[in-house]
Amino acid sequence: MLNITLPDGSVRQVEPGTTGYDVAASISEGLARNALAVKVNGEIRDLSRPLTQDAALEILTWNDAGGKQAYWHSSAHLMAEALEVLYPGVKLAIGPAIENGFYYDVDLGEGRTISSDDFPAIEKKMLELAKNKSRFERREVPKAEAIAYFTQKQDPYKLELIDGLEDGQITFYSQGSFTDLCRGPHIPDTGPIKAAKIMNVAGAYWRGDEKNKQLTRLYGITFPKAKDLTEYLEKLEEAKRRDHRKLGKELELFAFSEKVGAGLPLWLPKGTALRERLEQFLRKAQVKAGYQPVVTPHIGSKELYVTSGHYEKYGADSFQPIKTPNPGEEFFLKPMNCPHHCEIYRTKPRSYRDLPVRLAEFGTVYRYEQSGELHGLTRVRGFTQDDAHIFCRPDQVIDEFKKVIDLVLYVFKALGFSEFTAQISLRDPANKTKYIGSDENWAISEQAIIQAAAEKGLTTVTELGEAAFYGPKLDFMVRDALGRRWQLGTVQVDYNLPERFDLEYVAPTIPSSAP
RNA sequence: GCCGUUUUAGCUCAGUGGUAGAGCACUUCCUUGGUAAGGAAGAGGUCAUGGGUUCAAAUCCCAUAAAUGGCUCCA
Repeated sequence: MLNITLPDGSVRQVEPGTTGYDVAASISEGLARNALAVKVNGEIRDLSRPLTQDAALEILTWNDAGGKQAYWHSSAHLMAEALEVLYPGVKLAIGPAIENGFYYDVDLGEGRTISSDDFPAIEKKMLELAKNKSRFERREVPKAEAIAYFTQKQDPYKLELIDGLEDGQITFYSQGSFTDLCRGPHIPDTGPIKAAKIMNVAGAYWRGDEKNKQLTRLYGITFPKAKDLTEYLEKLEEAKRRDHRKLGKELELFAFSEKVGAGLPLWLPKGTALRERLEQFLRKAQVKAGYQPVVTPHIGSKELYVTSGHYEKYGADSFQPIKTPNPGEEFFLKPMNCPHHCEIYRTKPRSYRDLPVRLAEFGTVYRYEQSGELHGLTRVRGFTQDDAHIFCRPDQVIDEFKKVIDLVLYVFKALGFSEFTAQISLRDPANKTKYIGSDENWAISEQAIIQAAAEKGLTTVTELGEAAFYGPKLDFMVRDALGRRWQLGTVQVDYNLPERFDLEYVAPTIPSSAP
């Protein structure tokens, strides 16, 4: 007999081979009816998978994130099935569940496109197929057979995926006449999918690499009740009404002009009043926290950025230098304030007693963001950072870092940002060439951030490969009205700039707090 | 930068080959003691820009720009 521990702590004894569904049914008929998947020792699985050992078990329904995940992932398969019917020969890449719904990346083949006019037909076909209540059948497949299947189906994307999988780890899922390479898990059958909406279509690179072929990504969402879909769509409409771009125009806060240039906002009188009020509030908080306000120019000589390393990293992809009547003299619009602040630090000898030196500036910076990236006021080519640099001794790093976290949290609270994610952004250990600086300093910096965040009791997520090229960060991510995530604050540790700028007293450290 | 979509009056949009339309806003006048009030008249548009096809283009084609949904990027 197996011991199955339920979320309430009770333990049930079941025969090996009992499925998650059996357990749900033994608890209540309603639970069995609503069960979508099961979580076994933290891993989400099909309800139909037999239990083989003692486990902590949780029945997942629509009310669980994991249940929705299985449901939407299954919906992605359903959409793929509909696409195969409507667009014969379509090649499928990947189709995961996402926060709100799912998507599937597909290759329609030369000359074929999908537009929003085609959505209703796809939705209709999905619901039609869902009504069959086709079971999602899981099957373990030997690698050779998997290759044979997709070779016959002429699906290069699945073959590439299989190539990266180990024999014995490959599973297929089938529902109706549709079979897909898939790790799962899935809901028992397509029956619970009662409402479907294709949300939009967009391009997406195969495997997220812009050198690869661009596929068609179809976003969709499904619900167990038609009413849920209606409510979801209403919520989206409501969010659109709160979009800062719409409000900015209606309330006359800011505007853009093609003549001024893309991504270069014009602050209108009302917006400026708002902005100045915010600056006053922030400045007050900074002064109280021991920061000294400074002001630096909007441009800096090329030398400055060669020294900082930004020229090498971004020089070619950013605004190009400003020339002067003096041959060879070049200035850059400043893309960040750090180098300027380093030079302020250098203006006089610093005693260890002077540290930490905290410099703060509302520094306007200019970055040549890719044209496709511009977005309202959240991604622009000219913007003002609430930026500060702290020059401190190694033994002060953790403490200073914690103080910056306090300041960020204070500001977030005052401004009503109650929902945010603290993200520890570390370097990608598999791709060290993207970064500068020694392994040792990276290790120290990363450890400092992890420790400081832990000591402040922050709930964090850790992302590899999200660090800046010169150092790890603690990023504060917030959501806009449309649910999109943006980095609003960032605290960074940088051992490189002090070395590059020969800053003395002892190797200082620079965290920075950006907008 | 890449893929898709969009760009018509101040705003939100309709108009799909034959000399520009609506609602709101605006101007003037009238009505009305009341908080998105009613009526009348009126002004406002190189239909993003530049080419092309055509007897004729807002409408079809190409290029450019900007916006937008994603992707990639984000010092």
